[in-house]
Amino acid sequence: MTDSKRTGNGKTLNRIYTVLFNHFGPQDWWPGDTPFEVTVGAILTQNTNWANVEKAITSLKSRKVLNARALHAMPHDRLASLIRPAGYFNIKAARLKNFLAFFANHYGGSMKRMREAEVHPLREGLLSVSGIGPETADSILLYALGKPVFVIDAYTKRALVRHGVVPEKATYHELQELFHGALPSEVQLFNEYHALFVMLGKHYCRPKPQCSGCPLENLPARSGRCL
DNA sequence: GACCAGGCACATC
DNA sequence: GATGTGCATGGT
Repeated sequence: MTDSKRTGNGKTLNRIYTVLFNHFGPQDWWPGDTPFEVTVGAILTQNTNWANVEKAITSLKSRKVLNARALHAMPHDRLASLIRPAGYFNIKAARLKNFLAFFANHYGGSMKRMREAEVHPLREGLLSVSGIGPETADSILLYALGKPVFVIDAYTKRALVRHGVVPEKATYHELQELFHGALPSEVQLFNEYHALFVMLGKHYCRPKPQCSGCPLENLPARSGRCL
């Protein structure tokens, strides 16, 4: 896939980025005051609207427990009740606990230490935590730790499938390799690009598409119109 | 009331 | 390996 800068994929992905950036402008993701807050948000936002996640984050902040030590010591039921607005509160409380145990055991509860780790073993470590899958792990790596890892989500895949860039059966890994091979490995670019796909998915490339006015509507044939 | 939202684990075939 | 299901609140 390293040749893709010279093939249609590289051009197409660069073109899409330019069009989306010109349409939506800089996104300045991820909302969050600290890397730890971003990490908690990454787990809480699984299959959940961000507005509901913010309520849960605010709930934790207002009680001054948005830190690894306090959350690690907190009983499950208490944590679940505080993150209730984010939905799936029992399962997410367990997932946060799983991450906090991993975080304490491997990095002494220090985001600085985690950030200093090598990307690949760190990613494998995160994926070994029950409740952290590829998207959540990569969101933590990119947005909390500043690692050049492209985040694939449902919006990204849906848009690329609809515009004929990848087949429906493309896997997470295949999509990620596509971006890694086609784009320079820059944190800021990966950050903006993923956020722009989310904007596209929210406004146009929805489950029931609203193609009129879509910024990708008039791309060349390679990406084409929404299928 | 139906649909959707910045997924993942687990069971079953 | 592919597919189905549970998890759950809150906005549109």
